Amino acid sequence: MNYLNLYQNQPKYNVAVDCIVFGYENDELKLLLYPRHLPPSQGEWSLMGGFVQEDESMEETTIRVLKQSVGLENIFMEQVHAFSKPERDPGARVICMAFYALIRLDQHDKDLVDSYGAKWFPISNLPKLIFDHDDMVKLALEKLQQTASYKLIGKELLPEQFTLTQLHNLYNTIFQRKFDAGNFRKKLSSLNLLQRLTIKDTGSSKRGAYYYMFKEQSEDLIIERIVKV
Amino acid sequence: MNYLNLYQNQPKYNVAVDCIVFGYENDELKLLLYPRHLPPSQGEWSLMGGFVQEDESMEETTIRVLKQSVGLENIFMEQVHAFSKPERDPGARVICMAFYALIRLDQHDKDLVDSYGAKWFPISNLPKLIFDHDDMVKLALEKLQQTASYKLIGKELLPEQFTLTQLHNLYNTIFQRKFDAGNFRKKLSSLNLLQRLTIKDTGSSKRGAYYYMFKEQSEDLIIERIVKV
DNA sequence: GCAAAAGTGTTACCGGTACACCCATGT
DNA sequence: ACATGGGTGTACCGGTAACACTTTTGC
Repeated sequence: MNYLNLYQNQPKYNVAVDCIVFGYENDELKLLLYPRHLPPSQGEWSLMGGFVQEDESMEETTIRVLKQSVGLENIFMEQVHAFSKPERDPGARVICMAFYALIRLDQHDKDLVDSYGAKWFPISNLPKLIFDHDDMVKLALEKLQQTASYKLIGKELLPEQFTLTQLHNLYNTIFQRKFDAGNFRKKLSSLNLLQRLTIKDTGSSKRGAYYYMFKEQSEDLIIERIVKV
Repeated sequence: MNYLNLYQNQPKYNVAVDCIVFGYENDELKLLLYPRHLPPSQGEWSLMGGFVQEDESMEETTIRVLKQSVGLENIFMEQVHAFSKPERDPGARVICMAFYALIRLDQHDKDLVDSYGAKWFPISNLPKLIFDHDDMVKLALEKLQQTASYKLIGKELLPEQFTLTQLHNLYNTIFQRKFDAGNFRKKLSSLNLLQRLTIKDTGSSKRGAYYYMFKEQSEDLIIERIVKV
């Protein structure tokens, strides 16, 4: 029996993903935004998105879109929330899944990003976005905080080698508050997820700060609590 | 300008929601399952679902489906995860959002549920489900635990008036472990979300246990932590 | 020597946990 | 009187927060 037309009396919709791409640079969390190249709202800032193709899951769509927009693969990403109000996109009915992604700014393909006219904005100073993209960003940031509170993120945003101060600043930025520096580094060392190197970064202090790297298993380890939310 | 056909070269899909309906009875968390009335996998157990209609968001679809299947409105529900693998439903490509919902077993329309041949199963003893519905249930339970850890749930699952022992049992059941009874009730009283009544339940003990009710504001209050996850 | 960032140490406090113990009452 | 679930009290332990203090080095 052929089931192909089983649900054919049911309505069908365009289904898309939108990517909330976070990067980190100069102690700032940044978001990658694109000038929309289609009406409606042509030219206004928006998230990069893409339609789900026949042979793709939404996750695969996101991987493809990220590859096409920042030139990277193997990106850390998570579903944020589905947006499905009938009138959310004035162009047509589009049901959209928001994904957030973490990338290393030093690795991405700058020329590719430029070719779209895309720009990195500090999350503290975002322009008005089209449609419901503001909501997507808000929820993505909350989800990122949620995740960062029980999973050590940083591997995805920091360079291969980094100082504890950089990681501390990253957490400060993500949560938009100041964690105590001493307590933060004690917590980190108790987690035993980082490997201290013998070389130091002397860029931001005279004394120099040891570089650290993530240990192998640190990848997807769930910790009870890194910081209080 | 008319944008209606703007994305017309993009593929379209059936979009559905599936409902993980939790109820609570006899110190057990239960899940409402339906015998599937369509091929493929006709007759096997499945979640209740429905296709998203032209004028509906996914949330509205879920509300409609719940109204039609258990006869209740104003149900607590949350998005769990989107499932979108191309081959997940052998009948046709269907992109599906899983929602979990909490209902009071004493309030739902039993005749309506019976008319579908649906049954309540304790979550500790579920039959094999169709497609990826097992995954949906698993993720829904994790999401429920997540939510229950920082938000007092119970209003949605327990009768209007309930004893602390009942609430304690509910949390034990949701997390499938034994919280210390004394500590649990101390935590609850410190949160100050419950109103003790003057009447007692003498059903399960000679001494009798005070009934409690949720205070007004307790609804969507976020607490730092009710129980450790 | 001094400024500035890196890194360590000290202490007080609060919340979670374990568990002992008392209470009320129907049988 | 005693068994049973309801309910309270207490003592310990570990994590967190606040903050003082030391180290290193370039200027």
